[in-house]
Amino acid sequence: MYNDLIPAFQIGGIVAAPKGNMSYRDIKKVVLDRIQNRIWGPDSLLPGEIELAEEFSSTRTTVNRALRELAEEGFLERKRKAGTRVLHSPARKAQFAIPLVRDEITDAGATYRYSLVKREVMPAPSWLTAKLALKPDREVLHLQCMHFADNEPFQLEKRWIIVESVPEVLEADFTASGPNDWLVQKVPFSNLELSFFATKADEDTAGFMDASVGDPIFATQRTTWLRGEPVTHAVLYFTPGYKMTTRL
Amino acid sequence: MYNDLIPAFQIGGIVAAPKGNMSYRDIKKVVLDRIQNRIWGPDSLLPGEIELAEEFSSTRTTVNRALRELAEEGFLERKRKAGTRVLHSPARKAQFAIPLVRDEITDAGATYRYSLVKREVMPAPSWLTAKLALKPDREVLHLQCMHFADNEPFQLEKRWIIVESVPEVLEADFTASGPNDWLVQKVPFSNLELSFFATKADEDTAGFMDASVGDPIFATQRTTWLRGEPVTHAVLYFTPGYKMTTRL
DNA sequence: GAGTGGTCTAGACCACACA
DNA sequence: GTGTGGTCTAGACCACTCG
Repeated sequence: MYNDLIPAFQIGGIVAAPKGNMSYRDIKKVVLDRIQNRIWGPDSLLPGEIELAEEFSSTRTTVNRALRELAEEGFLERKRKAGTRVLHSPARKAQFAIPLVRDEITDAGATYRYSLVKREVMPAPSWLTAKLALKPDREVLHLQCMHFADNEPFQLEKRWIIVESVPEVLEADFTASGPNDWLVQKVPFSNLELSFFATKADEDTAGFMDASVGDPIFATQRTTWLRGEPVTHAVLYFTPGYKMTTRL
Repeated sequence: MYNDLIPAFQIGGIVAAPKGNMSYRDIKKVVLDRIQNRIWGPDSLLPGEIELAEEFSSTRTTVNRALRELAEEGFLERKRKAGTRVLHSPARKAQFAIPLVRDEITDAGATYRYSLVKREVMPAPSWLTAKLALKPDREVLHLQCMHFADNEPFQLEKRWIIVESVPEVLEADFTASGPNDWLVQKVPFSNLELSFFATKADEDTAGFMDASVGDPIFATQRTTWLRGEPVTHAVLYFTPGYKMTTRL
């Protein structure tokens, strides 16, 4: 039954170490299989690295890498002196790439088109001042942009850029390409907060997207800081029916 | 300006390598800072590992670990023979933990309460048969559960479990604790697909949540396989206003 | 073919956490 | 104190991929 999983190391349904030397990948596979088959059940303590190195006729360095990666992936918990334990509920971690919209669209084989909807220099709205803990009366550049996939509306972007943090932004031309492109080029980012939520299309949004007022809209929100200073805040509204998916 | 970032290695605004030996963490910091300050700009080629090891008076092994991790984090691209390049657009990756609902609630300091709403053994609905590529006429256990935080509705869970894949599930008692707990205990998972999307509350959902019909609802969908066999499919509807957040 | 990263080895010292 | 993982070193061979 498990033969397709780890063919080489499978002996009568029990995971056995092969005779030859094993790579850290091999060791990961064997250890993971033992966890999944409850040979090392939840909360149980694994043998020490030295002992495992002997069993796998490998070195501690190699075993260490295997176990370290399994811990990073959320299967194990490692503590000095206490040893390595199997996590009770595998605290798996989902990983998402955060692509540029353009990449997301072209990677899907569609044609990308960009359009600047609105550009406005204004004092920071109070909610933004509060959210980013800005000093009062900061100036921001507010932009609204549409991103199209094969000429269908794909994403509406509402962005606020703190002028004080990147004064050059006032000179930038956003009619041909979006602020994200510019920011990626110009500002080395250092810190990011990312949120996902659902909202409903208001009249304005519905007008831009191919949507009716009240339609549920999947949206993400990104706030970026550079060395502690807030740089930009963006809300991205996706076309109705958009689904973000990942496998692991 | 950058002094608070890497105080020890900062000399007049230019990143310099210190005299003593550096850990792989130190090397990561220096390399990342050089990327962010465009000393090594987008698409540029980094020196080879040996050269860097000399600069940092370290070894290739240590430099290798630093660069490998920066590549995993989406800053660099590494190829044999071609060398190490700075990625043009930092393909940053967002990581989310995938906690059990209970943990999510108790970690937030709230009291968790569970309630089984519906339990039904039924033939697999056709959409599920199609989605999971089931053989025709499989039997599934369908469950609906509510998860409360401080007695406020937090999440509505609709789950389908393929009986053939885990026959014992028919004997399990889900009145006191949820199917997720049981599955985590019982079934070593091997493969997972995770989706996020927005939907709107129908009458049924609105009745369970503290919501009005038509309210936007943030939802996630999880499908789990065990060694290629579909085990369970779940859709989790969050209370209106729920926002999933991560920092990096 | 040749250069780069990928990985393994054998050994050492260190840092933390538990008793 | 003492045992475990965390990390570094110095050297070696291998594998991929570019020219």
